[in-house]
Amino acid sequence: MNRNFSKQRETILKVIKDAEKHLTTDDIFAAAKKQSPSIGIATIYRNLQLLEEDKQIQKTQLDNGKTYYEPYIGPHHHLVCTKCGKITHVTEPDFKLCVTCIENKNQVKINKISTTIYGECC
Amino acid sequence: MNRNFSKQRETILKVIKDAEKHLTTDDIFAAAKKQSPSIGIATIYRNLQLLEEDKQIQKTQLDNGKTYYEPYIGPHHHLVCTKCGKITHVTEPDFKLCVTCIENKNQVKINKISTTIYGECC
DNA sequence: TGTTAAATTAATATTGATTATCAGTTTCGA
DNA sequence: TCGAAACTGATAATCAATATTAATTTAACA
Repeated sequence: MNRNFSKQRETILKVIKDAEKHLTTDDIFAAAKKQSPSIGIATIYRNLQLLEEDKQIQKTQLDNGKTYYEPYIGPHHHLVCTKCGKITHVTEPDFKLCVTCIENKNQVKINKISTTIYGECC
Repeated sequence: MNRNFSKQRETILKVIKDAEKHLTTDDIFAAAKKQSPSIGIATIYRNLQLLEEDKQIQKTQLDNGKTYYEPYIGPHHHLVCTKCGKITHVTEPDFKLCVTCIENKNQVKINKISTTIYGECC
């Protein structure tokens, strides 16, 4: 599908790029409303999908069921504080797994690895 | 809360223990209905919680939002086929991360690590 | 064994997040 | 500028999970 330029989509993208933390759908809805007061929730969901397809933003669904969005930065993993809820990133080399070991042993072609680490940071 | 013996709870536990794969809530509801045709969905959810508290079963919420149950075996990780949906387990040493590295660098006390690996097995 | 309070049940209403539908509006290339 | 495709906001529909409630079952104990 070809994209048209839409003010609402730009607003949503800006909200996510300007945020210094992971945002929920509600966070995005609230922030977008300040720019476009008449924006509807359906427009939020629709554009989050489109922006994700275009690799402009990235969706993270933690295993507690909550969904967060952040600007696209490629594959990485999350560390979530179970007390204050703060979400930070975990990168190599702290996190390491033998992809080829798993591929060989299980006869699979791995295409995505998703890890969430829970702990207390405060 | 003290537990009473309940036929329904035993049925649900048996369903999960007898299954040779990860079950969704609907799978469990359907299977339990064969034993106790009058069982309600609320009873399923309530007992899944209780059985999980008692460490008799284990809940896995994949990052696509789907929830699965299996008999309790302690911490482990999952490999999901994106084609056939088959779920298998991934164990050390194929999967390894430096818990203390992450703890020191981020000043956290880690209490849970959840990883889902996606690939094609067929 | 009979009584009784606590635990459990099935049915149903409610919630919360997300998706589908739809009629009207906007965008943009020919 | 015209028209098809993309997009919008409102709202209905869906889906998983939780809360409520009145009736039933369990098990401790008199």
